[in-house]
Amino acid sequence: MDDMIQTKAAGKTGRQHNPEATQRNIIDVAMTEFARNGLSGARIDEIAEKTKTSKRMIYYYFGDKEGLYLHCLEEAYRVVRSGEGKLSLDHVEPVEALRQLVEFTFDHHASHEDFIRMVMIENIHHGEYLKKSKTIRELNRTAIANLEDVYNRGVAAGAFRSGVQPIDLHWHISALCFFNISNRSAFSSIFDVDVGSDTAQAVRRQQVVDMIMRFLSV
Amino acid sequence: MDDMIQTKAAGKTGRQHNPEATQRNIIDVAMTEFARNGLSGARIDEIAEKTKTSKRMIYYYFGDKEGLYLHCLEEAYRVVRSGEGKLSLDHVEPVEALRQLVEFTFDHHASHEDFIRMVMIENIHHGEYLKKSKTIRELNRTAIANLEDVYNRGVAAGAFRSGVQPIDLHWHISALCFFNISNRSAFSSIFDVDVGSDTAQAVRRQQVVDMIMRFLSV
Amino acid sequence: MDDMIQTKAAGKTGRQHNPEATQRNIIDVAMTEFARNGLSGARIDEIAEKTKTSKRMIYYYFGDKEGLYLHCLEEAYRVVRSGEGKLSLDHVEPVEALRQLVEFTFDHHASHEDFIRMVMIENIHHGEYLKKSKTIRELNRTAIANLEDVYNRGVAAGAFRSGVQPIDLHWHISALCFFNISNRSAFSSIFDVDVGSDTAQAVRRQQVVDMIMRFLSV
Amino acid sequence: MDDMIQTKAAGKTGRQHNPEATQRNIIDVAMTEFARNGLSGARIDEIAEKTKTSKRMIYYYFGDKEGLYLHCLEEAYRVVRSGEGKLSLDHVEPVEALRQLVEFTFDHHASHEDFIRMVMIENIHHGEYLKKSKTIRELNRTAIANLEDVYNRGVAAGAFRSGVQPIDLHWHISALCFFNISNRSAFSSIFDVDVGSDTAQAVRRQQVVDMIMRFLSV
DNA sequence: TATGAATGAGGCTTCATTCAT
DNA sequence: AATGAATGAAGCCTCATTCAT
Repeated sequence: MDDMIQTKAAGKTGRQHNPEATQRNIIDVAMTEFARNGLSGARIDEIAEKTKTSKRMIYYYFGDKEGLYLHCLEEAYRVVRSGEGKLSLDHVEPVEALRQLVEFTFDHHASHEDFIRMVMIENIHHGEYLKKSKTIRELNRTAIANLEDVYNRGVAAGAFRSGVQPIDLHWHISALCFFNISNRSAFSSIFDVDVGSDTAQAVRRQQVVDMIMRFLSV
Repeated sequence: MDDMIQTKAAGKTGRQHNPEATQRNIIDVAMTEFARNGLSGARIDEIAEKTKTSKRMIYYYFGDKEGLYLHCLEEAYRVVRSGEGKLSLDHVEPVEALRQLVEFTFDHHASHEDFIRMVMIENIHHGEYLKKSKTIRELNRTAIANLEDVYNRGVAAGAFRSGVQPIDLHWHISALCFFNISNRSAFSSIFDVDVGSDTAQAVRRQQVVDMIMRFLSV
Repeated sequence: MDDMIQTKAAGKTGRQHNPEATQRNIIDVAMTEFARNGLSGARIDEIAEKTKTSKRMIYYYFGDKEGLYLHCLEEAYRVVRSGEGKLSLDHVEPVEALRQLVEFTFDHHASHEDFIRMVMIENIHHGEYLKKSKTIRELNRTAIANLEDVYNRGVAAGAFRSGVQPIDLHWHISALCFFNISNRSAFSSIFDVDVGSDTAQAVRRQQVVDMIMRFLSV
Repeated sequence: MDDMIQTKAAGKTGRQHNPEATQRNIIDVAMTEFARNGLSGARIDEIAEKTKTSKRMIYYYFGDKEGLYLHCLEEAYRVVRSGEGKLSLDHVEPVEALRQLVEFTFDHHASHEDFIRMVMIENIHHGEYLKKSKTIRELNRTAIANLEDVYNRGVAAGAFRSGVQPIDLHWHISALCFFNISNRSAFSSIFDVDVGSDTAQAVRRQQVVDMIMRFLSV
């Protein structure tokens, strides 16, 4: 309740006395900027300007640019992984479950472009900030559990071939869904086709599901 | 006579009057720096220092930082596409040809990490520099021809199912081979596994080939 | 109290937190440099060095070299026009008033060489910065009012011939007073005479007044 | 005759073997650039590019940028003074002669804007290059002779008042005719009027003549 | 908690000029 | 007489960060 009042009071008035809201606002803005421009490309000044607060607060809460970036990275993973957690496949039969999982992953990536771009940027930086974050590693520890369960049930039911490591399976699904977003610009620029249109995406989605299903079929 | 030779070779020290060598040297160095640090992350000063020539010559030949970057990007595509051109599959039967093509692509990407990173960086920049380059679009115009031929022959022979667009097939092969390099760091950081080891790569390679073959099987 | 004054004045050493003083100091220094060397001839580094503050602050307050130049130009006009405002001729009879006005203009130009030089520089730049400045156009809007009043009163009194546009009259006065400063160097260099000596200036001043009076006499 | 052949051969073909033509071409281009952009504003590279020859030749013939500028300055004076020499007033009666001389000066300045701008630039540089040029001083030595003759004849005929120094008279005529071109941009920018229109110029011309005539009338 | 002023280091780029052929 | 390649010095500007209040 106290919480509600706080939240309400923090709304539109100039001076924020709600640290969490301030931090969240900073992270939101910074995420967009980092995702758009990369770590070295993003400008603290520009981030501060688009914020409801001032530059000083960024340093107050996050120490420096890298600290802010790391927090954005963590937030990106938190949002995405928490979204994934909502997918419940426990009572769905394996083949159908896998299809749903792949479709979900495809859609989920497509609707979280900022996350994709943050990961791209991390890859440019050789994953050095990911390595620093215990938070992120913990977030991912359970990410494969779902998939592993579905796969094992499918193998037991004779629907999937055995011998595939869940992490490899995860890898392939990721590759197809991630690349779909990450390399869209370059692909479009080079081949002069719009790979992002609704119909093109529908075809791609079907193919990706198809590919994974065939990959596991006996 | 010694003199003549010296003169022709332009000497080993002092002023070099070999524009092509100078430009190539600059591009080589710059490519490494851009691939490592991105467009905004790379430093002209550092590039110049690692060069056999001076900072001034970078501007003399390439105008500005973006001009240099664009030339590197073009060079990266030129090298990779010219490497691909050496793969001759005309007289190989379709199934075997496709396997070779996928394996080649997998290996080629793995051995051209700088190219992969340049494309990643371009994607961060929304492909805006690729769009500017007529050269690159021309280089890619024929990139799919090989694949299309193999696929069509396979369909004709009853070895592949019909109805797949060559560009989509290219897309999937690219996704799997590209992601293998581009997302290695993040994957390793997150799951604490070494996805780059020889054995891991051998497995992955086999799986990628397998996946594409199954995707096309009737 | 001494302390209070000190605090208010922000102290003499270390970080000054007196934005107006900082800006004024920069403008003062920059004006001198621009007036002496022109827009492209002036050096930001040199301006900064002669300032109590740093090069960075120039950019903080004025954006870039052109912004600084524009502010100097505006300041030059502000100073000169405000000086002119102090000349009150309302209760002086027209002929005497005109003489005073011309003499004042002659002296005022002579004592504001930096202003003259800034206008010369602007003319070299085709007046493009003047065009940009709303401030300056507003400052000049009332510059002719005084003159117009005197002239009209003189015509009404039968002391001046009618049919001369105030702006043309202003033009001629300006020409004679402006040229006196602006072209002194070239004139001296060419004819090897010192046109700036006190006696030479006294003669010139008398002639200029004479010329304008005769120009308007019936 | 040899000369004629040379001249003819030097025409449009790439390689010029006509030093004088090359130098003239350089001076023509440089004059325009200096007049437009000032000494520090003009770019040797740009001048060279607009030339039929190369940058090296500029240094070959003129030593350095300042040398080139000085030659342009001298050329500007040479052209203008030689134009003035064509005005012959020996057999015209003094009042009419003075009118013609003023009108000619007014028109001559108006049609030699580059000259005006070169003088403006020199004034910005405190006439230091003019001082260096013996050529220019010699060119000007006779510039006042014409005027002096007319004035003296007028005084002798009782048409002009006595007591005016020819150099002062020259000064006033110059002021009015020079300012008409030199300060046109600033005047237009400030007062938002087109002082360069044909009708405006006709009025101004008449007024300038009028002013000088009245100044000398008994 | 919050802010505008201030900073030093370093970034990109341009200039007039010279060299080797 | 002519040229393209090369250069060092110096120019303008931007960055992440900190201070004083």
